[in-house]
Amino acid sequence: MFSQTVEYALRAVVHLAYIAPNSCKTQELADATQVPSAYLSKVLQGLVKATIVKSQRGIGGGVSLLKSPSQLTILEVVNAVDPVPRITTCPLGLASHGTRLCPLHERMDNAAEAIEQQFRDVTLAEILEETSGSKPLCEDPKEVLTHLTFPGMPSDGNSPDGSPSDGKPKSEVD
Amino acid sequence: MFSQTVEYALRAVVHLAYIAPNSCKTQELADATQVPSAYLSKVLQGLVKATIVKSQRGIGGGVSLLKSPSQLTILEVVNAVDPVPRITTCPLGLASHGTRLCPLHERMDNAAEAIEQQFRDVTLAEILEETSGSKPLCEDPKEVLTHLTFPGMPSDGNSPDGSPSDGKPKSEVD
DNA sequence: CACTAAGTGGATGTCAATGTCCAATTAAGG
DNA sequence: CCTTAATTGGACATTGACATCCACTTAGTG
Repeated sequence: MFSQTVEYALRAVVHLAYIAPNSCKTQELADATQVPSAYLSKVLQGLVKATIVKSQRGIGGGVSLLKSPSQLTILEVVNAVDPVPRITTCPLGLASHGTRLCPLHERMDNAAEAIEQQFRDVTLAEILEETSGSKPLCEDPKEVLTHLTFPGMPSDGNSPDGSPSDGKPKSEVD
Repeated sequence: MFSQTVEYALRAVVHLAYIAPNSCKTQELADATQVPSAYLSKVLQGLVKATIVKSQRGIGGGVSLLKSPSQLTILEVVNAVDPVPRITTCPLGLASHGTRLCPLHERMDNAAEAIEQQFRDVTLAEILEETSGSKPLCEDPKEVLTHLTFPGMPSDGNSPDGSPSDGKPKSEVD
């Protein structure tokens, strides 16, 4: 239903928001999220293009979130790497269905719309804040950081935190 | 989002219900629905296994619906050929997420569930009856048959209609 | 029983999604 | 300026979904 690419992209942004909000090397991200690192770098490029994350080359470089988790929806991430394919024209090319889809394809597109809606309704922040189940991607709840600041966050300018790879708590991801 | 296989299977059952309720050769079905006939025969085998359609070899053979359109949901057809993949276990294999998914994967599975729900809610009959838009799969509304009988229909035993390929009204499908 | 019309099953081919590898580029630090 | 650390971009490999082909089986008809 959802591509690997989408799964990987979501793991990445969740990990960035949850564990490594300042910056994270692609390799660390890959280890933590169990994504092939070479492929992850491709996926991340999609997120960079969509200005969801920014990347920095060289020593001390890595990737980091550009938006506050409360301002970032799942749908934005999905659309950045592998948009939900909506049915806008008749798959059979029937001219008479140009203006309005036939009942079958209308229903199918309704389902696609339902997916979009589900994703539009969920922000990264909601995922981070959920306390009812296990922690996102993480094996051990103890490793969790809380009360972090993000570039786009209210009540705080971009924190000029120079130290990129903070003391990472050997995050094992899920 | 949805596989070609699902698209093809749905086209097939809609055409069977709408145009050729008694019986239809796979070649005719393929032409009408613009599906590669050799591949359609594979897809149909899935529907046969799921007892959604039955097939008959030899002269006068073909495939036909086993259920009344009002008793057949989109979901049944989808599940027969390419089930909606639900997320039941942690994709990262984290032991601590065994009993309950983490917030991320819970949301993703919610989306999959939403799809299932959409499909569960729609019967073939609803698609056939919809009058607001264009006719399902068909270019020309004039070609539509109405008031047909099906094996599982109430108030009617299985009609022993011997003539399989009825006078087909050169159905051009969408 | 022979002939023809249909579906069935298996082997095979094709292509886009996924995944790998490596040289080039960029940035920091001495 | 040189070395090291990191992303970027492009070429290449792998895999599974999609599709094709054909020999076999089944069924009706004369």
